[in-house]
Amino acid sequence: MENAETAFAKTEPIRLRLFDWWSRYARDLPWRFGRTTPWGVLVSEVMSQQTQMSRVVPYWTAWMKIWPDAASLAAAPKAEVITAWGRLGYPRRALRLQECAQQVAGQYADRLPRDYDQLVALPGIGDYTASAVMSFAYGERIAVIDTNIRRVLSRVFLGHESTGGAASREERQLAWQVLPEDGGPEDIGAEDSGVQEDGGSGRLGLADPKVRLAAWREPPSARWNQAVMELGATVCIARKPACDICPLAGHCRFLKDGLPGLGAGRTRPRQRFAGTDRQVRGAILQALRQASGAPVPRKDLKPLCKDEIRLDRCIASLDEDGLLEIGQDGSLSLPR
DNA sequence: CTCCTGCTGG
DNA sequence: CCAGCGGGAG
Repeated sequence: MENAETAFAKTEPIRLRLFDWWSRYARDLPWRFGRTTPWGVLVSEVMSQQTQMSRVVPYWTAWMKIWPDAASLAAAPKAEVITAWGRLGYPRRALRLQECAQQVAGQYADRLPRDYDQLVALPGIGDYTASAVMSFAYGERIAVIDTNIRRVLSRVFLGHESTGGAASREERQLAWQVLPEDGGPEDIGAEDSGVQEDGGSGRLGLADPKVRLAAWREPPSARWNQAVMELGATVCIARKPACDICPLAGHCRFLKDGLPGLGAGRTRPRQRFAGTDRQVRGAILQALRQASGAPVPRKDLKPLCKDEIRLDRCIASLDEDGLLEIGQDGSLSLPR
């Protein structure tokens, strides 16, 4: 693609501006800047799938205090895992994360693999999460592709909105094309920098407020990935990008061209939520959490959903997902 | 109404 | 490739 050809030449001034912006405005999230283990990074990524990071922070902090590593999570009762997931949403993620923990504990001696293919083979870990762990936790040079990065790169370098659906081959090519090279003499590598190794007893996920950005140095590719994503999350947002405060405003082809088709080509339309099975499923699960693991008679759930057919369908789907158990008497409870 | 660091099974 | 999956905040 001819655009990617010229894209890399434009990256240096963009990188300088973006890194400066990152050093000033990066959110001080507790799993950033070398304050947690690769496992802690993975937990943060899974929790952040389709969920705002600001909502994730308290859940992540509590979770990592209870289960600081894969082995401890692997041994936990499911009911406790589902309860600790709280109202983060998509609770199947919690069970997959525990399955993931069991595989990491059992197959990899409680050390998260530093290998994309091994990561992406784990439950609940797709291309994005595997790439994010490789980049953010291990400092490996790999293009991270999520909706934010796709939107930002497409706007800045191609001048148009990213397409809906899965990432195209061109989008992946662009992400690799503009990804900074690592390994320069001033680039502190993963080995001797703070890019963390597993097993440190002092970094079990509780953020040390004294550890600041200034003491942390990651490879340029990892910083690039995080900074592009951060820009997409806080400035270069989908509908109303804040171009007036954007550090890349002077280098953005999309802005120069007058924001053509702003908001078009977006991802697939969101599903409605009110009155859907998802809402009912959430209400059922919340009721079971509040029962503290004790069985709940089915009739007690009737107020949650007037439609009995829907209620039964949701109970059945939660059962299939392994998110609840149905007793002999038909009562419901969180699984063991 | 919109959006949000996706992943999985059909 | 598509539908389904939570919930909160703007």
